[in-house]
Amino acid sequence: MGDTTKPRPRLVRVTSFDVAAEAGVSQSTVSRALAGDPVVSETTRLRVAEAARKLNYFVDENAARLRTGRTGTLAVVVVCRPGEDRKDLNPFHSALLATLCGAASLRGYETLVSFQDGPENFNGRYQEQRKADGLAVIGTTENYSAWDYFRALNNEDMHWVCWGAPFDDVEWIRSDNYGGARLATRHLLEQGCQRIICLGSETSPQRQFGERYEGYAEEMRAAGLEPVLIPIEKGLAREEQGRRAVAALIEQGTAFDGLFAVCDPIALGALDELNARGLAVPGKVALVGFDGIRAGAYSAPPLTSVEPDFRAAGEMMVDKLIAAIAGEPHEARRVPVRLLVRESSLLK
Amino acid sequence: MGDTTKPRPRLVRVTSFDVAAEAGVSQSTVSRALAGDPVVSETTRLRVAEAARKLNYFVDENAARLRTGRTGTLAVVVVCRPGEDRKDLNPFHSALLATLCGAASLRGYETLVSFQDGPENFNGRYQEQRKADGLAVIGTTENYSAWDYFRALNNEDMHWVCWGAPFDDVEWIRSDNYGGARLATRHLLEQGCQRIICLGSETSPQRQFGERYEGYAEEMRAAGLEPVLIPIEKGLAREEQGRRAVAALIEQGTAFDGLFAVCDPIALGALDELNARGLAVPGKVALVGFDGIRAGAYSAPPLTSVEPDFRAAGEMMVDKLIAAIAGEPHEARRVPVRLLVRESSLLK
DNA sequence: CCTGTGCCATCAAACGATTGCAAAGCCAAG
DNA sequence: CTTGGCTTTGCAATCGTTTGATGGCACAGG
Repeated sequence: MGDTTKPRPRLVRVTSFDVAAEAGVSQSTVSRALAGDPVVSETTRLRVAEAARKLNYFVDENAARLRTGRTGTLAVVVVCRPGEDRKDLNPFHSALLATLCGAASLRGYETLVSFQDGPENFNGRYQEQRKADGLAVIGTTENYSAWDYFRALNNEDMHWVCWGAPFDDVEWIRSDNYGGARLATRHLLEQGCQRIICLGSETSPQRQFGERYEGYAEEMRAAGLEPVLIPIEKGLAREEQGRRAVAALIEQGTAFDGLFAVCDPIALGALDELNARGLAVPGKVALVGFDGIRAGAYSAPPLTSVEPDFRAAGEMMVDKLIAAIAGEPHEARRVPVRLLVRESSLLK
Repeated sequence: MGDTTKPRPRLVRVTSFDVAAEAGVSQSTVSRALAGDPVVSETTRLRVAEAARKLNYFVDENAARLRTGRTGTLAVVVVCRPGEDRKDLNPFHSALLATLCGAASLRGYETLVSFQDGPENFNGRYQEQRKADGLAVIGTTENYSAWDYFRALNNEDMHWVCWGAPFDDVEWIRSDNYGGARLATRHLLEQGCQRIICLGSETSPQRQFGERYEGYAEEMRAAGLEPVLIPIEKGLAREEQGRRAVAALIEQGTAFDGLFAVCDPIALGALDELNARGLAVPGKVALVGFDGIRAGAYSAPPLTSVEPDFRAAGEMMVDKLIAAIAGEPHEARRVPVRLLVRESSLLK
């Protein structure tokens, strides 16, 4: 709890008793009036509100929480890749974080945000400590075992939701990966591509990449073409994975005129490698990524990508969490996506 | 406070009394033992810890906070441009947010994060409601009056720090704007540029841009050259400001071979416009930005920029806040910067 | 044998709200 | 005038800690 040495020099603190005295009512009436309880009359409510304003009174949330057992707070944990520099946080995750906080705020919840670097110092005991009513986990699952801790939170008293779906037995929200991948692949086909390669994997930790590959493969087969996967190497930064995949592809001599990368950082790495090797994008190769991150707008050429509805993503996670807290069912799981056509895919 | 309807179905809650019974000591001893109070003997401490673990006990932070008046929490407010899409949060701010949360966590503090879109629904009464011990404000000051609310928080009981410095009478942390701008300008000079133009303003809301212009101007004069400022237009997105500034510059016919943009998004917009007009970067024009955002690594060519030490930025803000809470002085204000040389400035 | 001194552990009083229940006030009906 | 019902307010218990004051115990010194 931060500074544990000296007790914070507590000056006068205005309590509901002071407000009660000022307004000429009892303390319990103050509480009810300020909480908007319809049992107090309009006239006293106004008198109380006026007194509270005059005394600059605010409810002590700790006392209220202690009494009610509710915190009005959601904890958000962003799982980082171990050793990752904080400023290089995956832009998809930082965008999601922002929409998550916004959605929570709109529904009257605060957000307690933390980052989890590795398995040590587990940041997830928010509900046990009564700091939050629920927990949303976003971020990577690569090389990281603390997900098991979160997973262990599954019991009747705990509420948590995650982005992606590392396991079967958890509540999750994720993009319409399958549909988005089909969209991307069809777009490449419509651009006239004949040999489209997928850079990714069939079995990513959160299975999102796998779903994207599936969508791609399905759409290819529907067009009578053979899907081809160039697997990314584990444990590298995404950009590097993209570069290596392109290098591998070229070195193995497979002809190609279209690339579908399962996420934007991989696409950007691939783009870099293609540029370095003099393969013009989109002149000779059309390229599409996935996630719609902001940096894609600045690349040369700007990157076509499948963009999830970020706002919906934040809202769905928060709504699912609130439903869980209230003990109600909540079915929505898939965030809608759209194709964000920029230049990298416009084969001429 | 979120759901106010039904009281959360409270199952059994393990309290310190239960732990006391299990360990065969009094409740107050449990409290002291778990708090690490040196007055309890090592043997009882162990017995208590074991009992707590066995019963899966965790301290109810609300009760603790109510009692102590300390929350161990810092509130962080990110001020957005009104109407700005959350996913397009300025990457500098999202990087700063992440380092801020990380630094707080390392010092034992939680972070309560919120976003402030406009002047309505002011998100700053954290200390009054005892939800946090201090407040860090980052983000833009453009078109936004709620800063006055934060400013009004200046009194002996409130603690807050902001990034930048919209006003004189507040505690702030900011980059070494002056030094960074000199660094950037000197670098352009060393590349052989003779006519370096600054895209920015002399009087930005947080004065950061002003300081950057000063540094540029000073370095120019030191080299016997005349500083030239192309002012950005207010109220536009940064990229657009960059594009327009370049357009204005070209249309007014001033010759130039180097550009110093006071922030990266402006630089990226400028780069876009230069590319569109066939002015090769860095072939004909060398370009340097400021802030070291991630997207700069993906632009074509990658953007040279002045990068603040993000980690230090987060740490300094948190340390200043913690010092304020403890009533101690804290002098540090300037975050060191370094020149991140990429290709956009390497005039050949 | 009494007293002083450490050391540990306990007692009990806060902290400041929410909320079930009782009671007061008021008015109309009997 | 009494009674009953309705609305509004007050009383007091409660949430689960932290922490100052107090007390018991053992041991050493006088």
